[in-house]
Amino acid sequence: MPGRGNHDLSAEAARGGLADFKVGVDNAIFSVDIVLNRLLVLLVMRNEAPFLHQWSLPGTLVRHGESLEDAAYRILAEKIRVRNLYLEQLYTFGGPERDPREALDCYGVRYLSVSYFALVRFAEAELIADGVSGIAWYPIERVPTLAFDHNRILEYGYTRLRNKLEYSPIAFDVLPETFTLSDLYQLYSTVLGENFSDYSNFRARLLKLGFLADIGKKVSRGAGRPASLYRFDSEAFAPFKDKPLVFV
Amino acid sequence: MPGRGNHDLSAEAARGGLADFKVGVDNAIFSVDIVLNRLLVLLVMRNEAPFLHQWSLPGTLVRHGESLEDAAYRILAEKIRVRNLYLEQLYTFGGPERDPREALDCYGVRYLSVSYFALVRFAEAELIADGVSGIAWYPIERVPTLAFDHNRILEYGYTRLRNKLEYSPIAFDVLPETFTLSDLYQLYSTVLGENFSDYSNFRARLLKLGFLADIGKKVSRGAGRPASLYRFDSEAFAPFKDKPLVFV
DNA sequence: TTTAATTTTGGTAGATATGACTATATTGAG
DNA sequence: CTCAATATAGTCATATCTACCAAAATTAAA
Repeated sequence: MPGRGNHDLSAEAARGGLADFKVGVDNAIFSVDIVLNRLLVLLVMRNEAPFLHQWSLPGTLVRHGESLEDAAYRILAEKIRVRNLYLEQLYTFGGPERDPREALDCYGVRYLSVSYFALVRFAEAELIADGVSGIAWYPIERVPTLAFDHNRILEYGYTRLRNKLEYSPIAFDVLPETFTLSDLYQLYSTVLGENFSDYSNFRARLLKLGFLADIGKKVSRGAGRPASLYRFDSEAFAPFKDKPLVFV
Repeated sequence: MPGRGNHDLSAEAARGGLADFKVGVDNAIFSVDIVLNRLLVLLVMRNEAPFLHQWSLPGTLVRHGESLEDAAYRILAEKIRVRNLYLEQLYTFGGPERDPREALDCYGVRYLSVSYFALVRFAEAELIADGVSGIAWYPIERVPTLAFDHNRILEYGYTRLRNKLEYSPIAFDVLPETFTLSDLYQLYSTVLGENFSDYSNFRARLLKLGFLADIGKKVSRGAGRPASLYRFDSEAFAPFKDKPLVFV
């Protein structure tokens, strides 16, 4: 396999040639409305071709000197004001013909999408409707057909969210500093479905693990017995850090 | 922040401008030598700048009309002849300054690496020493300093391999059609370490799951009682397909 | 040929975890 | 005060994990 150094373009072209890429970052941004028990995903309406006026995941093209993660954070910062979040890279979609812009000039530029997955704290997330023709939190089950291959990206992100929630402490990145066990259960059952675990067993299991610290205060929210407030003790969590983590 | 719609290029450039990318695919190709109990990774010696004569993961730049996965398979096919393997996308590394070639022309092209992780059947993997100045299976614990950020990619792939092995049936992609429970245990303990499980318990657990079919034959290899031969029953495995799968 | 070593196989018993379910405590509302 | 709502704290049968142990079937050595 020669080339790829002092390559001359005509020889490259004869073998197919190296593709030039624009690299986009698209974010599957999730949020959980604990009050209404809904899992939400952030969609924006495109205001340019292709897919003009269609809903899509918020995305951007990567700029000079900008890392992929920088770009992912920039998208977030442009769309919502939020202080607490979890973000990680999801997958890279890069087949030819995934973006109709590629067809415009033959053997021209390719578009590649590095997708990121984010979970943000719903209560403090303020949408910025700025320069887009629409922006909205969509309940996951009511997401329409999206631009490009974004439905596929979203599907991938949704799977990751469920898996990640079960096996790593991302929930505590989007819960307030102190929270009740009900809050925690609401979050889990909204994402994973009611039948992932009985509330009582969920409580017992989480408490036994020992990284939820009772801060000694209680809150009363409407009727019922007041709930104890807990905080996530990251030091006590440390032993679990290198636990089961797998990939689809 | 607006933009990315009707953007004019001068304005983009003022804010940094869009980067142009070459996209490379780098493979972390693993193999397990069951006889010598070693986990191996495939390295090639670079025969061009940058990092001339340094070991690296096998990689290539993506060509016109070629999907990322196509490129990953092409790398594999160029380096080893193998019929049975498992391959999946790993992670995309794309920070600026990860490739010294970027520095050559200021604000020029960026190099992005989409990494893939592969596991191949050692017994049938035939290396192709063709057009490279070196190619070798390295025991994972003796890997030297590699070109670019390839040590980091490899580390990432190694983690993925261990997690994936525990929670999905990739082992059966690199075992022969029929195998003994010892073969299976050797594979697991070589990758995960001896102390991941007692042999007897490993046996019991795997057999109870019910997707290992005893084909009724036995093999005797040296001393000791002959072992039963099993095959992986993918139909019986189906119910486990959507089981715990998480991500680092 | 007898004995020992090796390897596969098939367990057991105790601890631990899981899942369905029940009971008690503390509050707000009427 | 009583009741509905909610948080908390269990029980108990069952499944699973873990650390062992012993028999069976073969080869290697004495």
